[in-house]
Amino acid sequence: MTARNTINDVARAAGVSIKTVSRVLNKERYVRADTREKVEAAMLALSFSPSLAARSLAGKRSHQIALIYDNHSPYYIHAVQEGVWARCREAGVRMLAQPADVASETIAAEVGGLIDETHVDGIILSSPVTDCAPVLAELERRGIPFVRISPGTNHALTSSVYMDDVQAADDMTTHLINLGHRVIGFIVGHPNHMASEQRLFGYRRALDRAGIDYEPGLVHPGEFDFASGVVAAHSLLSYPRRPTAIFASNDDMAAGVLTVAHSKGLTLPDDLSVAGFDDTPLAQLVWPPLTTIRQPTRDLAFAAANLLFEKVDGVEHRRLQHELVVRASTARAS
Amino acid sequence: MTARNTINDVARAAGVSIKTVSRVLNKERYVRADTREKVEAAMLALSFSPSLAARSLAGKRSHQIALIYDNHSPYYIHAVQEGVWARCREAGVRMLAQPADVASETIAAEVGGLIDETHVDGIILSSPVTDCAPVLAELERRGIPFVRISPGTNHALTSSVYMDDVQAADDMTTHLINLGHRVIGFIVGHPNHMASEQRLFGYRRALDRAGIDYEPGLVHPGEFDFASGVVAAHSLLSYPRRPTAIFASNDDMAAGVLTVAHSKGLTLPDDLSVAGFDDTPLAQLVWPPLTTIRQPTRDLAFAAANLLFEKVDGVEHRRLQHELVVRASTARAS
DNA sequence: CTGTTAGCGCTTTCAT
DNA sequence: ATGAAAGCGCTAACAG
Repeated sequence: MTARNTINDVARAAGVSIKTVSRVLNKERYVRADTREKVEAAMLALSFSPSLAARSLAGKRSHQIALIYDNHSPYYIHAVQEGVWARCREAGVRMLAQPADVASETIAAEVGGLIDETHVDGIILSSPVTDCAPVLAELERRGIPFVRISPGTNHALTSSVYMDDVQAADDMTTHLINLGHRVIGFIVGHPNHMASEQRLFGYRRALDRAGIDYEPGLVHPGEFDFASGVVAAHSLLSYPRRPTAIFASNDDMAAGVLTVAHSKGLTLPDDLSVAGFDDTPLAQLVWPPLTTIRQPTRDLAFAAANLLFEKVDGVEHRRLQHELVVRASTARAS
Repeated sequence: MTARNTINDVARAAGVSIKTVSRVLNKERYVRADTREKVEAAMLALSFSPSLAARSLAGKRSHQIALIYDNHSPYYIHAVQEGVWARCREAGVRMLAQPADVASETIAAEVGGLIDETHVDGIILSSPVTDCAPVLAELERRGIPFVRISPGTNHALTSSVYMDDVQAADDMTTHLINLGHRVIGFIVGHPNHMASEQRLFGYRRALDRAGIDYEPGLVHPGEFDFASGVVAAHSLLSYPRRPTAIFASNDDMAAGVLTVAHSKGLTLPDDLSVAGFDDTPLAQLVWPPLTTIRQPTRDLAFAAANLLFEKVDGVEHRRLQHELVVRASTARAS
C-alpha cells in the first residue's frame, strides 16, 4: 500500500531540484557526472518509475506507441507484438497493443480517439490495418508518425518494412529444383496482396534461371486461406503433368495441400513435396514433411519500431531510410 | 494536424463550465437532462476524447487496466486478449497488454514499474503469471485489485476465474464411452497444474459412473508439451490392453499422439480415437479426426475483466462473488 | 551546469 | 444542479 514515489521524493533524497532529476530521467546533457550518479542512486533506492501521465501532459512526448492489428493469425500477431515490444523495451517506451476491426465504419474515429486519449508518439500498423484507407487518411491528417509492417500494397507511400518476397520465393523454388523437382505446382496468394505477385515472380525467376519452362497449368490462384489451398491442391494433383512438388504462397494454403495429400494416401515427401511460408509452426509439428520459408515477422516488427522511433525523434530530416527491406531467411528444409 | 480538443473546447461549445462537462463524462448524477444533452452533442461535434493522462493525474482512476501474460501459446494469448478487450471496450477502459518473463529476477519490479508508470486501476494475470509468487506478492503489497485467469494452483487465494475441469474431462470421457470405447488411455498434465489432477479426476469419475474399472496402466504422466505426448503415446500403444482411444490432457500432447499414430500407420478414428483440449485450432484443421474440449478461454478472460471492474468499483464490500467458474462447453465431436 | 516558474487537461473539494 | 479554485507529477521556457 506504499504510495508511489514522485520526482519530488527523488529530488529530496538526492538533494537536488526536480528539474535536475528530470534532466537525468530524460538523459539530457549538461548534468555533472557525480550529480547524475547521485540522482540515479536515489531513483534506484526509491524504485522510482515516472508517471507517464504527468510526462505526457507536461511534455510533447508520451513515451508510448500503439501497435494496431486486426484478425491475422494469432501466431502472426504474437510475433509482431514480440518484435515491437522488444524494441520498445530497449527504448523505455510503452507499447499499447490495440485490436481493431478494419471492417468497422468507425475505425478511423477509434484510432483518432486512441491517439487523443493516450497521446501516443507514433503508431505501428500491421496487416490488414496497413491497407485500411480510413485509418491511413486519419493518420496522415493528424501528421502523426507511423510505420507499416508488410503492407499489402503501396510500399513506398509511407514508411514501411517488409521482407523480400521475390527473393524468398526464388530461394524456395531453387531449393525444390535442387532437390530434383522439375514439375513444381504453385498456388498464388490473394490478389489484393502485393506479396502474391512478388512471390509468383520469384517462382518464375527461379524456374527461368534453371532453364525450366513456365507452365501456366501448374499455377493455381488462391486466397491465402485453408479452403483455397484444398481447391488448388485437388486441381493441381489432377493436372496431366502432375507436379512432384507444390509450393503454396502461404501456410494456410499449404495446410490445405497437406490435408488433400493425406486424404489421397500420398506419402510425403516421396510422392509429393509440399512447401510454403511458415506463420504457424504447428503445421510443421503435426506434419513434419513440409518445407517452409520462415517469415522474419518478429524482426520486421522490431525494425518497424526502430524506424518509428527514428521518425519520432525527427531523424528523417537527415535523409531517413524510409524503406527497410528485411531479407527472408533462406529456405529451411524439414 | 488539427490540435486535440480539450474539455475547455467542449465547455465553450456547450456553454457550460468544464466541471459540468466532467460530470457528463463521468456519468455523475445531478446534471439536468437537457444540459447533459447539450454537452454530449458538443462532445460528439468536436469528437472529443478525454486525455487519459490528465484524468489519471487528477483523479483516482486511470481508466486503464493491464493484462499480463507470458509464453503461453499464441492462440491462448490471443483468446485472452480478445476476451479482456471485449469487456474493456464496453466499459470504456483501455487494456494494456503486457508481456512479461516469469523467469526474470526483476519481474516484480517490472510489474511495479508498470503500475507506477501507467497508474492502472487493476491487473489481470494470465497463466503462468498467475502463479508467479513475486508478482503476487508485489500486487498484494500494493493492494491493487487483480484477478487471475485459470491459475495453476490456489484458486481460492485471490479472485480468479477458471473452468470446471473435472466436468470437462468427465464430459469428454463420457463421450468416448458413448462412442463404444471401453479401453481409454489417459495422459495426465503437468503435475504443477491443478487442472491436471482435476482432469484426471473427471476421467475417473466418468469411468466409474459407466461401471468401467480404472486401470492404472492406461494412465500415463505428461508435461503438457508435444514431446511428452509422443512418449506417452508410444507407451500406451504398446500396453498389453491396447487402448482404442487416447485422451490427452491438453492439445500439445494430443498432437504428439497424432504424430505417433501417423508414424505407426494407424487410421483415425477407426484404429484409434484421439481426444484432447483445444487451444490451437490448427491441430484440428490439419488432422481432423481429433475430438476436443473447447476451452472457454475468451469467456474466462471476459469474466475476469468483469470481475476486476467490480473490484475496482469497490463492489466487493457487498459480498462479491470471488470465485467464478465457467463451465467448459460440452465435448465437441469432430 | 542547475534552479524557478508556469502550465499541460483533467478531477477534486468546496461554494453557491 | 452548477461553478471556481487548487493541484496531480511532470516538462518547457527561462533564468542564473
